[in-house]
Amino acid sequence: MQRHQVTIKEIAQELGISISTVSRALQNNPRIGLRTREQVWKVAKQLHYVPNPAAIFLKKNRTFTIGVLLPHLQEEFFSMAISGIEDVALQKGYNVVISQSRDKFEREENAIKSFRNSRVDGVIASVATETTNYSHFKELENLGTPLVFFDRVPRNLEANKVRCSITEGAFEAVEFLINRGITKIALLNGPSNFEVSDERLNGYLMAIKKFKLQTSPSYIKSTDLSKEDSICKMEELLALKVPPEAILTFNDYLALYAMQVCKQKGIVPNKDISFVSFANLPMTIYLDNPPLASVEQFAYNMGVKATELLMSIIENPSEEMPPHQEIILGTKLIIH
Amino acid sequence: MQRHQVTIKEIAQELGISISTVSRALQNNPRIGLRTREQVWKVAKQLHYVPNPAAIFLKKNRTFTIGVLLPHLQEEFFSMAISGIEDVALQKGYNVVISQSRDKFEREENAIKSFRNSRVDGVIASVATETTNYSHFKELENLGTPLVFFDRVPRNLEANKVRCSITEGAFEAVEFLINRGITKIALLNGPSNFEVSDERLNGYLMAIKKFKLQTSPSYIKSTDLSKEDSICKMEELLALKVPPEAILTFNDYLALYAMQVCKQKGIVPNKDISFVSFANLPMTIYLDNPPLASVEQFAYNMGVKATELLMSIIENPSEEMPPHQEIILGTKLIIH
DNA sequence: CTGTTAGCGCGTTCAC
DNA sequence: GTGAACGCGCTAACAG
Repeated sequence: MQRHQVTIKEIAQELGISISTVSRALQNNPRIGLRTREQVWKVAKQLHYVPNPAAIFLKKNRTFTIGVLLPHLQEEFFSMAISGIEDVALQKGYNVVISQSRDKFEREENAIKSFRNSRVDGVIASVATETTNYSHFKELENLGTPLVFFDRVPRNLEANKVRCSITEGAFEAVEFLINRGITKIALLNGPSNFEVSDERLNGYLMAIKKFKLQTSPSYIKSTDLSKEDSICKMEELLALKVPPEAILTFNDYLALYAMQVCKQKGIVPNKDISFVSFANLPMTIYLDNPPLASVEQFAYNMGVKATELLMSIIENPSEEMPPHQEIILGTKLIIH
Repeated sequence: MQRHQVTIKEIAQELGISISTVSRALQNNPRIGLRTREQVWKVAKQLHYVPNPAAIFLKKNRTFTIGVLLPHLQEEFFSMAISGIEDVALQKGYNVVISQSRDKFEREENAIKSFRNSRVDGVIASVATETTNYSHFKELENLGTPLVFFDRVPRNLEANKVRCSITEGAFEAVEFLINRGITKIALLNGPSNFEVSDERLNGYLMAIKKFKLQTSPSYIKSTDLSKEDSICKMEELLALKVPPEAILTFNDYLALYAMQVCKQKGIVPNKDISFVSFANLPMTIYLDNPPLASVEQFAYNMGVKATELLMSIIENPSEEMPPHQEIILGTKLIIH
């Protein structure tokens, strides 16, 4: 197993020159004569020479690999984001290693530890629902590994963040419902430890206030994004004395879970109760009755921006970690 | 950037012993006295020592990384398979680097090249629709990197393969339709360069023959799995003088595309025309009107088996590449 | 313009 | 039981 790999040493022997000459020729160092350089390149091609990244790592202390931690690859939002990440990373010559937390704290910790051990040059992360303690991330950064959070960014934590203007999106979404004459609007939100949940809540409350509608704590539900919890909270909403006429959900999946609850109870979604959601996932195109509208979050673009930010930090020549940055992208309400 | 990492050298200095003693102590070499060993471990913990994988690579010629090449992470089948791959790999101490071909030959070639360059210990691949030339895979194997294909395995290529008994699945699916009294059954298949397409065709033909039904070349369509092509081929089916009463599709997505074509033409799916598909993706639970049945392919399990096979080859102590293996998993028709 | 040499972090003889 | 020294493949500082 594992056949022999060609090294610069062999190229040097083949040509009867020294390895450093080969090394420099391969880097197109102008100090090497054109003829030698061409010969070296020719032999390298012939022998299918490929530089050994481990050796380069030892010298440069760079693996040209970034780690990506996300909850579930199966969520279309994340698989789209990965595409953005991959496109930028590959183009810059970096490999991408992926790990799923499955929304478990322990898996997340292990993934980060594994990234540390394998000496990735940087990490992009979207945190698990279970996570409330961020010391594993802090430690990573303290050890000198640049870290960028995206979408599910932790609240109250100084860090590099790429997220989108959820608050505005939520406001627009509620406004859209109000324009359709709906006044009793509930919010089926995500975990309360996510900043992205707060923002939905804030946008929701801003719109309620601005348009002088009413709401109540019983109209505002947090979920852990699981199917079970979503169904449970939706049932609570339906059991209220004055059930809502419309529901704004944390994402498309929650809307679909909630709509299934409605159907089971003989309530027709988007007729008896209107749904508006976040994410605008491509899968909704397969649905006969998707949410009325969804706040597009441009997952691919978010992946791109997060990676660009990470790259700029990694390639920062200074010794010090640059100050944390926060990039906020726009959203867009897509009406179906 | 990139803070200093602890090495065995520092542990040695700290304790005033030599680095080789530290190295051995860390490997629990019995030749090292128990007291020294314990001290070394203690200091290593304190300093958060983690061995440098690149250095180990140079010695052992192993990266403890596997490359996974697949068409689209957004397809639920593949994101589920990845989970199986990840679970096995992590448990065995391997990292997973992922690359998407997006069904483009060129991207696939580049991904394989990148895997070669980064010296992954092995590769798991599912080939792109565009691919008809497999020399990049062959070259990888010739260079000594173990390779396992899964699901979309190339035809007429000696290789390690993990796939499922599609032929039987297709047979069952057609049988299911026949039992419902349907006789005019068409096949909306995948690319003809996939073995998995052939198998669907074979199972289909076997059932047609066994139950003495009729079919014709115009009932059998190949697609490249894209939305456009699927719609086009479906329209051809509907335009036939004797349109089919039921359609067996390559996967769930194709069924959904085809059902959309029907709806546009006022044909009610699963009433006017019945649909049965492959994959049984979780997303179909969100649909009001999913295919009548779908052949479950156990994606997660396929990922697990592929990784186990790869691991067994990687960890094979012999110098020679072991003979190619083919693992065939069962399928199950799931009725919705 | 090119060769020599040291060293990145680690495992591994070979000595003692 | 422990240490010194070499080498994995490569780059870079130092010679010439």
